[in-house]
Amino acid sequence: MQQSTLKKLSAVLGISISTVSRALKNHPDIAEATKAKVRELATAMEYEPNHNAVQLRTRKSNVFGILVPSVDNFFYDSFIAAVEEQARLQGYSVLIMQSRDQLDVENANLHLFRKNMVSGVFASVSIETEDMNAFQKLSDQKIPVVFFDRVPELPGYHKVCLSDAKAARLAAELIIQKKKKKVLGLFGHPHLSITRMRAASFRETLEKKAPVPQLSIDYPEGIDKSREVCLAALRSSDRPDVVFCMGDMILVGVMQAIHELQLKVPEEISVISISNGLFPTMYNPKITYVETNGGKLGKLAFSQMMSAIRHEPFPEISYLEADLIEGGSI
Amino acid sequence: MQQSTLKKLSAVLGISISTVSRALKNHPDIAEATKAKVRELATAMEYEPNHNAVQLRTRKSNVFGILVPSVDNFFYDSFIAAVEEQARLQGYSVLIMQSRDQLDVENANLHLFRKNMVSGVFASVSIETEDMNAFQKLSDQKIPVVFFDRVPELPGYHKVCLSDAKAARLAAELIIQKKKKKVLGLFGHPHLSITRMRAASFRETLEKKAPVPQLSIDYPEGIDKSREVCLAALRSSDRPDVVFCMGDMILVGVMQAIHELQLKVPEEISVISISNGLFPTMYNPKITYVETNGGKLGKLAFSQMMSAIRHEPFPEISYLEADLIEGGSI
DNA sequence: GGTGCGACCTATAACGTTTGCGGGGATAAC
DNA sequence: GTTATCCCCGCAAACGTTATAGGTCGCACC
Repeated sequence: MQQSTLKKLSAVLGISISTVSRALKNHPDIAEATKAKVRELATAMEYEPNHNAVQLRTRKSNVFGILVPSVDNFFYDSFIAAVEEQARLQGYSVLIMQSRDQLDVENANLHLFRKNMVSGVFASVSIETEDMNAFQKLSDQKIPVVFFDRVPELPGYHKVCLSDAKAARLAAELIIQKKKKKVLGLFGHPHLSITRMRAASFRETLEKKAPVPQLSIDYPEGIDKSREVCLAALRSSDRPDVVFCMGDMILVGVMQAIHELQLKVPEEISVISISNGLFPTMYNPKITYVETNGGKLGKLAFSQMMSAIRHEPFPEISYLEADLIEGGSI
Repeated sequence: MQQSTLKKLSAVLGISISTVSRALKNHPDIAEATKAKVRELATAMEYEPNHNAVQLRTRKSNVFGILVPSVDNFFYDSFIAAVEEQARLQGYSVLIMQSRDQLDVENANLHLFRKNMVSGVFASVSIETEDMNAFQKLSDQKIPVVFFDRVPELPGYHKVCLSDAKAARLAAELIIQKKKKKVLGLFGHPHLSITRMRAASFRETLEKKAPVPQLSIDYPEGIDKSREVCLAALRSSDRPDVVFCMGDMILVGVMQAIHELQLKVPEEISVISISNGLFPTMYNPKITYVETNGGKLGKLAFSQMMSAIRHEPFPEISYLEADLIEGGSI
């Protein structure tokens, strides 16, 4: 047995295709009696409208695109999971693409989104992204775009962000409060606004409020690089007494370095991180961190998207609050 | 400017739509000169065939469905990432759905796959899955299904698996070799074949080869449950001298328990795990584990899928080798 | 000058929907 | 009995492709 179609339903009932179509859409032109009959048969024959035909006809797809640098990452995962769930509840599907932080892949993906006529796009831009042309094309086609996490710094785009400045500030303030003297701050790729905002806020807080802030900052990439940078710092003559990690992967590298040197946390070295939640709880003692919750961000982004689709007004930027979760690492 | 279509191209060139269509497909009926002109204009006007129209016409979609219990999980992530990448290289897209281990959601998702006329489905079944009817429906529609990780135990389905038996055996053998006396084995949901195979092989290896195997087995679910179970065992009068963890989440729970009791690894308690790779390296000392690589499994699954699509013969089950990665935890 | 053939192109009918418009029949109004 | 008014419903044309089944032309052949 093949898919059942409007045509087949209409043949069985002896009424026209258009009547069947309208009946299923609860069109006022159709008599209640016929609607009932149609609906009954439709469920009996397991009728499902053909997506492609509908989209071809109506030129809209009920599919959202999500563009992330990489999908194997706790933060993006929880974001995606949240969006996907919300979307499903509202009858949408989700198309996930990875830019792998390469501009050409990113553009190819955005192109695919256009081709598939997605109803909207959630995007976290790649490291290489310089201009917004590719995204602009989407907007030109009235496809709403909501940026998250890694967002463009220009105005005119909708974005949902962790409050990066606040997250970094919270960490810095705790460092001050704990009277740490020499700080090593490790951040991600300096090209990303998220990095710049966190770094700026972190530095500013320390420099303004701390009595004797000795701060060095680096931008390692990935676990291994973070491990090396941290190892070098910890081996130097006057090693830092606290390390701040901008994200989970950096934290993992830092902890590997600390383990390698068999340093005691927090007695010999303190650690504080920004994280999505799981990793800091894996260490002993648990790492004190500022939480950035991908799932919550996903829900926020989705609600913004729905506002955009319904043409309701909503703020250009929304922030998600940041909370400090105390472990025992500082 | 809207999408350019065959019709527009044909209008500009003054030739018929069908000629344009065939020219772009390199049909032998079309003169080389015309082909050249058409191709030129097509790239100039950025022509892209309309997905929906093509699919409506040809009844195939070039989209693969991936069904996993949950997307925020390192193992599935790397699997998905691998499949997605391969798919993209071959001009396919990927539709990802989460069953959240609920049967109704799983069925709804499979239904969506059918509706979207996916070219194939990769599936890791949910805990609740009892029968294969929903999957059978796909096969009936000639949609190939490749199961991975959590696979049905019945014959007649294509599946790619980690060699679960071997992975568990490797761990058990190391335990024997290290002359451990009292073993605590922690496994996942007993309803899943992956769990049963690992547990059976683990138990069998220990019982057959070990001189004095004292083995207790439990099936905790999630981090917290694992932590509790492990905590209870470690507090008992004759505590185990080694804990085996079937997966990453169990490992995290176990390590939390060990940290809580401030036990020294491996002096006071040994740990060994099956893992996708990252987590065991986060501890100090690093955890010894048998590697199960989601990325490799993804590639394997994809190649099986392509064979199925091309109607090439391929084995019903393929296994991915398991390797022991030594840490210092046993 | 038919006939046949190859090379090239077009017309047309689908695929399954949605939708503007028009029409038939019944009832009410005059 | 004619006209207006509703309420239902059907016709047919799209949406952008692909595929089948023709054309049309020029040229060679006996």
